[in-house]
Amino acid sequence: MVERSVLDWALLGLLDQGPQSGYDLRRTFATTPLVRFSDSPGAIYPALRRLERHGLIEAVAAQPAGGRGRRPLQLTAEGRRSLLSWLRRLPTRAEVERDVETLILRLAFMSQALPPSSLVRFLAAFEPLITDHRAALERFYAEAGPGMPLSGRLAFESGLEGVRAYEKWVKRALRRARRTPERSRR
Amino acid sequence: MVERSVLDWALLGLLDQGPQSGYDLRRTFATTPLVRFSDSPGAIYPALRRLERHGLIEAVAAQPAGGRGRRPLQLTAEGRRSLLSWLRRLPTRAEVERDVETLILRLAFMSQALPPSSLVRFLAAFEPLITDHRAALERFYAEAGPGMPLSGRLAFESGLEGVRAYEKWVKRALRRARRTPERSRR
DNA sequence: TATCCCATGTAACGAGTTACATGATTCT
DNA sequence: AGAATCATGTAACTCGTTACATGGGATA
Repeated sequence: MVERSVLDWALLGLLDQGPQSGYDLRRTFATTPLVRFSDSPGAIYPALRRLERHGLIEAVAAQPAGGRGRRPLQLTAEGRRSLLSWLRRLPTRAEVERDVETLILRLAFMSQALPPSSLVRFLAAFEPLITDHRAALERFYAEAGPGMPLSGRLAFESGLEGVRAYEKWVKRALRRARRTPERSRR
Repeated sequence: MVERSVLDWALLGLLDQGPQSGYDLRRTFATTPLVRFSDSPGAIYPALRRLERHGLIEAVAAQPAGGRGRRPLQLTAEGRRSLLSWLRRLPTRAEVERDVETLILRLAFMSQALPPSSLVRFLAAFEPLITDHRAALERFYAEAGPGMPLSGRLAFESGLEGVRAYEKWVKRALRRARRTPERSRR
């Protein structure tokens, strides 16, 4: 199981929605809020080159003229296999503690590629981990908090509130995913 | 106003609490939850070297023997000036949209170096920005949400819930900071 | 003295940033 | 034809990662 950068997975996930050019992907990054990827060409084009070199994506068709211009890309069979195996990974403790954003990215692309049961499985694995994490933070804060300066306490509380928000969201999302019938969903 | 990496500011902020060795700083990163900095020597020692070369920190005293061993570091006058000017920066729209974590880091070190009024000023500037941001996300979601697949909606909602949690926290923190008397605080 | 942990350092590598370059297409 | 925009590409630089190296002090 090859490790790839988060940007790589984001590009693969977007290309799984259909063939797109590098420019299309840049536009998506530039216009979608809550997406933290840079839309700079110096990030995206080299990443696409890498994925192409590794055989995960390919140009959709040979351009007739030799010039530049739009160059739509699509997943190869191996690229899709790789994406799917990434999407199927269940949340780990380490990810919940240090990298929730990547976890959410994985979730974002899930419905378009995997059956609803995968979403449920993912969230069901997520839930106890985030609950434990929140509880651990609260224990830490109960002990260390009183000794911290006001702004330090506020800073810690902001992080704690963020984790609590995630926890509530996971529980709600799990209920919703379970309720949603296996068919009818897009 | 020189731009530094977030790690640099974190190190300066920690050293502002008193002289510490690189190893002490590594321990802090390794044992404090919610702190995303790596405790790897390959990150910290080069960063400390950089700060020392730039004249922001210095070894606390010349070691007698020529060997290795602990090497406590402290802020120089210029280092402290630099830290203070960073801490005094007010939140910007761009930071609120893409880099709240750095904003929170700045806040975390504030009480130890600046008067309580600075904390209030910081939070008072933060509040309208995060409120606007949350509202913009809601507008975007009202338009784009219905066309998204279930997991995509869930992912967006998790981000939105996170921003809402920050917004509530900022409002509460601002009330608390205003209520706290100018004296008595640590 | 052998072994472990404390403590600092470095080298190779990967990946993102900024800034610039270049060609194609569309609009006026 | 000129300007703006679409679209891709590259080079220099910075920084963090992993993995390894080194040396001192404490303990068995």
